Amino acid sequence: MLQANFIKENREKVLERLTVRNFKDAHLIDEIIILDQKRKDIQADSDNIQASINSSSKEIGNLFKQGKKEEAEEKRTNVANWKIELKELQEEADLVKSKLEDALLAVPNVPHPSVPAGNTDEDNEVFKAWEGDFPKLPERHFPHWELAEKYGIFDLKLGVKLTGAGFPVYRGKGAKLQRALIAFFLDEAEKAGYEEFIPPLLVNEESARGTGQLPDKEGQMYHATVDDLYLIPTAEVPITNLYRDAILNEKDFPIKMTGYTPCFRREAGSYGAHVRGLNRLHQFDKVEIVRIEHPEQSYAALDDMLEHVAGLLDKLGLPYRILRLCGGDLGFTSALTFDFEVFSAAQERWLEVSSVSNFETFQSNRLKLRYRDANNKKHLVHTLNGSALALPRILAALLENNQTENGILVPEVLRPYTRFDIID
RNA sequence: GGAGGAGUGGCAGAGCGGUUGAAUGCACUGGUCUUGAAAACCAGCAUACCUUUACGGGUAUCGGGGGUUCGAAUCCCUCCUCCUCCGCCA
Repeated sequence: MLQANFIKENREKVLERLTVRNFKDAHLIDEIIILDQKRKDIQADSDNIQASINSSSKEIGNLFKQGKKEEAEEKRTNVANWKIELKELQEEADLVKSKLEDALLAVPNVPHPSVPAGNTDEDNEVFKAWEGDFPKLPERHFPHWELAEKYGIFDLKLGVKLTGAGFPVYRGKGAKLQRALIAFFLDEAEKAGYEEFIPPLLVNEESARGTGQLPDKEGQMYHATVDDLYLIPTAEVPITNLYRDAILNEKDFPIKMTGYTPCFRREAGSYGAHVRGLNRLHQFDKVEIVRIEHPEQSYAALDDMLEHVAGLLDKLGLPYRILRLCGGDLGFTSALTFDFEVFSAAQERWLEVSSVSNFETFQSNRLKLRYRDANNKKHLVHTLNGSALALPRILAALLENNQTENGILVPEVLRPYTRFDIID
């Protein structure tokens, strides 16, 4: 959520940058400015009335002590009238505030200057293309879902039996490979200075609001209505919320956190070839990295995160490319996002395995997450996060790219974790 | 799940209807003293919003929400959290 003040002071710039993501609602922007002014006016009025009530109350107390009953009674009627007035003002204030909140919630983050205009994923800019070789597959090769069946790596039909579509059951070496990837990613994050967390998988409404899942995107999350809790769609939610309502010192930066969690997404996806196998699931595993940064450092941090994710893919030997998302494809809360896609050789497709974003102050405003500068002034921090990495598509690409006549080869870096070299 | 008790500033801890945004101690910051440090002493030290060029002023906040009252940290209702005991349980 942007700050009303920021919008007011940067009206033209905000409008201009938002056109990059096809947001052109100048009316909404102006409404915010008007509502915010109205809010201030009402508060000034009601503060004045409250001040009168407060001082009268003190006088009434004194008058009673002095036995001046009549004067006291007179003031009491005054106070009663003010209270009626105050109540009306407060009702108006509540209305204005909720309208303002709604309007602010409808405004997406302002894209970074480097974000290209565009409507769909086809307009994304290839920030770093793959210049290496693509895997050479054997004559007879298979997409990962057929390999899964052949080698007993995961079973979607069993998942349907237990739960429903989109809930895979990993088994045998498939389960071990999954566990190996998680451990590998966490170890790499630790080496890069990220502190590991194991957060709750259910969060309350406040947390879901903090990172921007609520309101608006409730359809995306599984909701345990009896207890009013939400299954997390990503570790970003609990981990970023660790710092909700906090005031940091400049020396606390950078804050680097990581965590492995299962992720749950309701999004009733389409069916067909593009979502077959592990391409799109309701439950999947992911290691996430989250950073809380000084505003001046946040873009350097973003670069650092890109490097980290690229390093993981290099070590796994997967061909990948990096995209800079265009305005139309950019998430609502993000100022700048880079997607990583790996090439899955049997499907002959690029699969998104990571999304690394800088939210600038869009989340921290909601989270009330600030820092104190050298002059003791408080400012909002910048928050960032990225997948490092999402497991299913990594697994899909590994299976497809590493298949041989004799089985599927495990990448060198994972062998200490799996303790087997080949799935056959 | 049952029965009790408690939630006050960064921490500890007073206050239990009227200049109490809140005593006191610790911590923290600045100063005096000191060759330096410690100690001692003096001063400052919550958050949010509104207002002011500035100095400053106003309002709200004593777990959250609601109520009683001219006036609530203090009384009432409700929710949350924590502690103790009992039950259940990986």
